[in-house]
Amino acid sequence: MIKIGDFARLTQVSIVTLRYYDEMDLLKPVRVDSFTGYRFYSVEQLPRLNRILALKDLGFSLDQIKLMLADGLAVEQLRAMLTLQKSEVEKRLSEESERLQRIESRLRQIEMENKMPNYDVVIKNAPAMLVASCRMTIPTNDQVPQYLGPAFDELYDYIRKHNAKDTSPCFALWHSPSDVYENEDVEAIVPIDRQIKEAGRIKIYELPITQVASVVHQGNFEDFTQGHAALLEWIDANGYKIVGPYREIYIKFNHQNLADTTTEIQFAVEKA
Amino acid sequence: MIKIGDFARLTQVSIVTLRYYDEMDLLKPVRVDSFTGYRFYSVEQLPRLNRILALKDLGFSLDQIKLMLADGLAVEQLRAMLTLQKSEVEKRLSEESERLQRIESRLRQIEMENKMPNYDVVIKNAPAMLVASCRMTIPTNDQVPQYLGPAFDELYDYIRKHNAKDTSPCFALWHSPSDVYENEDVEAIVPIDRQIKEAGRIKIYELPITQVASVVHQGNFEDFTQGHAALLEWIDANGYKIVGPYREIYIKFNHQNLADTTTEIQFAVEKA
DNA sequence: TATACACCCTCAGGTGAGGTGAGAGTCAAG
DNA sequence: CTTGACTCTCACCTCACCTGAGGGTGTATA
Repeated sequence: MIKIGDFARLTQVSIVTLRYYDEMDLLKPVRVDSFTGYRFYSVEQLPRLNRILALKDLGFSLDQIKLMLADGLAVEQLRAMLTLQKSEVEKRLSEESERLQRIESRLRQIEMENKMPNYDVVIKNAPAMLVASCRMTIPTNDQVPQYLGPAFDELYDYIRKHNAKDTSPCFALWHSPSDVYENEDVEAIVPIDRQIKEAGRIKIYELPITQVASVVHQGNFEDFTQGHAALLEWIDANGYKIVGPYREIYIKFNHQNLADTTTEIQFAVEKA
Repeated sequence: MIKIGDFARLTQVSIVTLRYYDEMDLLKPVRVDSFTGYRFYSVEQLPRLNRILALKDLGFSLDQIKLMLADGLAVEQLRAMLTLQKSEVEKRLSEESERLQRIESRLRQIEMENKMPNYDVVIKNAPAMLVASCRMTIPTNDQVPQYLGPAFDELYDYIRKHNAKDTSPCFALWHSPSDVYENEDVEAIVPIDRQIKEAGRIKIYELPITQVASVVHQGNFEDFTQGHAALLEWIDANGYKIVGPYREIYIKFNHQNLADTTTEIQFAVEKA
C-alpha cells in the first residue's frame, strides 16, 4: 500500500494526474479509505501505469488508452489502432514540415525587404456555387476592361430579368496560363441563387469547390502585378502547384475612384 | 458595410470565429450597431484578417498574433518571434518523428509476437537525491546476491544509527558495461533524507538528476533477462544511446517468496 | 498535550481556440 | 402580418491536466 505522494515520486507522475486517472477510470487505486478518502496504490499497478504512459507517448488520447487497456481486446484491433495512429502522426509530421517551410520563406522575405511582406497568402476553399457565366477570347491584355465590363452588365441584366439574384461578388476566370497575354481565354462570372435557363453566350452551371491560394489587393489596379507576383512566388516557395484557372474577384469596385478598389486574386492549387 | 454572415462567406472564416476575434480585440468590426448589437465589417479589414490567418498558419497563438499586429512593432522583434517560432516548430517536428519511430517499432513488435509486448518502456527523469552508497567489485555474476545483501544491511544499519531515514527504495548501480559479467563494478545505494558523515567504505553524496529509460519487471528474478533485453532493444530501436550506469531498483522485495518481487530497471540514456 | 508540519481530500475555476445549442430579437420579402 | 433568414447574448463543452482555497489527517517534537 503506497500513498499517492509516494506513488507519484516513484513513477514521476504528478499527484494531480494520478487523481485525474482515477476519476477517468484509467487507473483506480487498489484501495480508497472510505472515511478519509485517501487513495492507496500498490506496486502491482506500476506496469499498468507504465503502459498508460507509453501509449500516451505514442500520441493516443486517454479515451483511446482506456479502450486499449480493456481486457478482451483483440490483437487485430490493437494493430488497427496503431496503424491509424501512425497515419495521423504522419499527417501531423507533414503539416509541421510545411509550417516550417512557410516560416522559413517568410523569414527570407523579411531579410530581403527588411519589413513584413505586404501580402499575406491564405489557402482556402472556394465553395461550390451556381453561376451565370460568359466566356470569351480577348485579343490583347489591355482590352480586358472593354470586354469584361459589358459582359458583367449583360450577366447582371440577364439574371435580374430571370428573377434570380447574385449571392456574392462577381469575378473573372482566366483559363489561359498566366504567362499568356494575347488571345486570353477569360470567363466573366456572377454567382446566383437559383437555377435559370441559358441563353446565347450565357451559361448556367455549378462551379465545383476548389482549393485556392489567395491574396487581397487594395488600391490601384496598376499595382496589381505586385500581388500577382507575390502570390506566384508564395506558391512556388511553399511547395504548391497551380492546377486550375486564375480568379480575380471584384469585391469592391468603384468606377469614380479606381484607387478605392478591393480585389481578391486566387490560383487553384494543390500540394506539389 | 458587410454583415457578419457575408463577411464569413467572403473569407471562409466561421461567424463564431469572427465573434471570438472581436472579443479578443484581434479584429474589431468597423461598426457595431448600439441598438441591435449587429456587427458590420468592411472590405478594408480583409488584409488584416488574412494576416491573422497567415500567422495562425505559421503556428502562432492569437496572443502572439495580436502582438505582431500592433503598430510600432520593430522588424527586429518580428524577426525574433519568427526565429523563435521556427525553432519551436523544429522541436515539434522532431518530437513527432520520434513518436512515429516508436509507433513503428511497436507495430513491428506486434507483428512478430502477435500480441502486445509485455514490457512498456518509459523515458523519465530519475530525480536528484542524497544517497548513502557502498561500491564494490563482484568477481562473478552469480555472486551478486551474496555481495549486495550484506552491503544493503550495512547501509541500512549505518543510516539508522546516524538518525537518518531512507526516502525511497534502495537500488544497485552497475558501472561496468552491460556485457561484462566478471569483476563487475557495482554500487549499492540507499537514498536518505539528511546529510550524515561518511565512514569506511560508506560514501554519502548527491546523485544528480538523470534521464533514464525504464521498465518494471514483476515476478521471478530469473525472468529478469527478458525485461533487460526488451529495454536494450527499445533503446536501440528508438534512437537513444546509453550514456551512464545501469540501475536496478528494488521496489518490492520478498525474501520468503522471490516470485512476489517488483523491480524497476533503468539505463541512463540520451537521444542519439 | 499542544503544536508544527507534511500530507491528503474535495471543489471551483482556468487553459486555447473555438463549437454547439437555447432563447430571443432583427430584417426584408411576399 | 407572416415567414424565413439572419443576428445577438449567454452558458456550457472540448482535453489533459494545473492552481488555489478551505479543510481534514498523521506523525514527530517541545
